[in-house]
Amino acid sequence: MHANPPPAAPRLQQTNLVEQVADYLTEAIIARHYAPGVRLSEVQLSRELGVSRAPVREAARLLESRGLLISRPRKGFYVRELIGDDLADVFDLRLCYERHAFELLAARFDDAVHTELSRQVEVMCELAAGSDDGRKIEADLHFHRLVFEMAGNRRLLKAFDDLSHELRLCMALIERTHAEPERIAANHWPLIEALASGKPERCREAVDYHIGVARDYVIQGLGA
Amino acid sequence: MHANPPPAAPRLQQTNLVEQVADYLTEAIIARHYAPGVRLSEVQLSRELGVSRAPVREAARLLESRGLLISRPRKGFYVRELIGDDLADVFDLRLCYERHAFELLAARFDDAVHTELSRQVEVMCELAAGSDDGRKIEADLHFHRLVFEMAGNRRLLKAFDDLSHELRLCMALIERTHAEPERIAANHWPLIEALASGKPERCREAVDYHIGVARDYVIQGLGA
DNA sequence: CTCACCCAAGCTGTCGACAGTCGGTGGTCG
DNA sequence: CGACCACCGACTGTCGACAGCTTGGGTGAG
Repeated sequence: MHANPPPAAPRLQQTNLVEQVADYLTEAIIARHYAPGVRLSEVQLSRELGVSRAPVREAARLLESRGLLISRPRKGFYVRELIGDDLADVFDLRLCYERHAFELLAARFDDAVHTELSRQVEVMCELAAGSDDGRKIEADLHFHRLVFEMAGNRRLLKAFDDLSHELRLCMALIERTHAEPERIAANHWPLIEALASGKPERCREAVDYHIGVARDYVIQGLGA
Repeated sequence: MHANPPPAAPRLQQTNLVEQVADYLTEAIIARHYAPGVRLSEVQLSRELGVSRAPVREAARLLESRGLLISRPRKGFYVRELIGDDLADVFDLRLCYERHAFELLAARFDDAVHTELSRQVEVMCELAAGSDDGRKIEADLHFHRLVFEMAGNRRLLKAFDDLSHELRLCMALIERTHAEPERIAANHWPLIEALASGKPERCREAVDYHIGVARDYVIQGLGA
């Protein structure tokens, strides 16, 4: 059932079990402790986590809505596997989101936005020297999340948050993540400059290039 | 608890209870049998439907992921109410989706696509004479769903399907739906023509106009 | 009359258990 | 020797029940 022995699964406590189980499962799937395509047994999971099946089922439904699990009736839940055009589709949808967010943000760009985004890129540059790939990915995603936050459309932000789980899954699938972290971090400066220019078409070009690089990197990383 | 007495809630049978409860709740919310903002009691719902609370809870989680319910820990589920910029945000996200779908479809437009879309608009024109507003809305949404289907990005299609539940909620909120159904149906011809032209900017203009009209219609209909 | 506190009712979060079903296994028959 | 069938174990779908929390009303003091 497991690709590796499951990670530390200590007894969860008290209430909010659904959220805790969901967090645990999310982490475990992103960390590939559960291989793509494998079936997750509710009873086994509930035993391992020391909880009943009800919270496990609800957490699994949550993960399903986030695209990390797939349920087949009377069969159970399976870890989402990205096959065929799935990767391209995910990054194409991301492109759709980012284009819109940058267009919105460009229309309301000011010094505060500039400061906020610049600070985050600096954080990324600092992290680039370290060895914690997970943090680099999170910082990268956080930069983009900031853009969506400040773009002003909450529904769009929620859509991006949903997609980000799948993005994490995509990035977790490639072996070496962030091979050239300094360059990747620095690649975010042109996005800020494009925003500052106030020209929509320049934003679009910068976004298309930026997301295209990320997409090609992941798709090539999988050899797909 | 109810705005109106709840609709016919006959005993559901056998398995797939989650899906049945979800369908029932979706219909009931769209039909405004449950007013926006009201709290849905799990026990009361399970009594009315003659099922236990487990399927109700899972169905509610599903509806939450679709934006029709909102859960507050230890408080329960509340019917989503669209307040503030919610309507504008939803339609702005829809614009984001449609722009992308039309751009994708324009690149692979052919006679088959032309035939399929034209047939659907004809269906809409026929329905326009009738009095079933629900069907008109469904036919309208189905036209757009066809565009997403044929655009070729399954993830984008899933995102639109998720959003479509919220769109139905938006349209259900305005009193008079589809005041001029003939004109609204006919308004889809320019979209097909724009696709056929193969010019991305013309597609974008047509989509922006089309979605803008829909947005203004709903937002004005609410007097928001 | 007002306000704070207390209590009870109802609800959510969680649990263990039962029934129906699915997949695999072993045996049997052609 | 291969194919079909019956049995069996495991699992999902569903249910009823219990504990802790939340809420609203009632009561008493100030």
